[in-house]
Amino acid sequence: MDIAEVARISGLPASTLRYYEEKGLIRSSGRVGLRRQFDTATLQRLGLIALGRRAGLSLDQIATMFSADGMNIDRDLLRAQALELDRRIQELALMRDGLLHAADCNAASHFECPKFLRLLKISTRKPRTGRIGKNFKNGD
Amino acid sequence: MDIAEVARISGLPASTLRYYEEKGLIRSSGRVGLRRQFDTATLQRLGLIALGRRAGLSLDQIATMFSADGMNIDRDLLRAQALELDRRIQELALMRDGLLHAADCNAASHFECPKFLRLLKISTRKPRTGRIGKNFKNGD
DNA sequence: ATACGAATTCAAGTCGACTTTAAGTCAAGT
DNA sequence: ACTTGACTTAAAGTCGACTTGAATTCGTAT
Repeated sequence: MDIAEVARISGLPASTLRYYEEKGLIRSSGRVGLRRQFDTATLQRLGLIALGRRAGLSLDQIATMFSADGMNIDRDLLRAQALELDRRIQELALMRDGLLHAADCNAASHFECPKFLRLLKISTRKPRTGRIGKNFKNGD
Repeated sequence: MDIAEVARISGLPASTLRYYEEKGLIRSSGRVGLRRQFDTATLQRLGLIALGRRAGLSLDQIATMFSADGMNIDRDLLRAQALELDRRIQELALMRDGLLHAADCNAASHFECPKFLRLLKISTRKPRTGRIGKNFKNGD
């Protein structure tokens, strides 16, 4: 498969695939002339990368989840990431409820509503270590 | 209150407060010489901004949620954001389950497991309009 | 009145994940 | 053989949210 086909199937631009290769997230199986060739495992790998990205992991974090040998995955790290993600989910749920409450609460100012104030307190707490999701665009 | 005190209480660096003012997210009540003075409402406003940021809104989105007059909030926008956030939560929950499954599934390759493959399909779908959370650091 | 530390402005730098551009290479079709 | 269009590289640019640096201005304590 050449880069164009991987791009077509995965929906990612060729530039991104080259960038991922540069970062060590995928590998080309060889070249025909200068042109990279990929095998189908790359598509699965890209799926996994997409999964990680959507879960809010950075490319570097995803890279460390692939163990050196190729297709295996660091299971402990995976579990840790799932836990981290779960914490984030709990937090977002709180935010969602807070936003909904703020939309419906008919106190003239939200700052008179104890529910809302409690929420503000939570949102003012420093975020935990690490970044959260980044850089998703709509590329339709 | 001068900028140093707002910084101390909110935990935000003065540079960020100036940046927020420049973006129109907060306002200083006046100056003493060159120095900005803030009132306590600013602290609440900063809480609201933190809330929005944690919910994954951009500064621009947050800015539009404050209506022109000052302390009121666009309730429809709030509801819309809550819905968007809820969609994101559903998605993240799926990702979390996927990560956990990937960690525990003992198929040598995850790509033989139908559960996992279904998840990959989902994560490969293009993200919806708009960005998701960004740029949270741990500034302890 | 003078020094000092804190605040100010404006421009430029940073970070991650890409994208874009310019200039060059090459496989394949005619 | 020659053209063409897809591919290549390296470097630079983009975006959002800040941060940093340099030069400057002031309020306050002495």
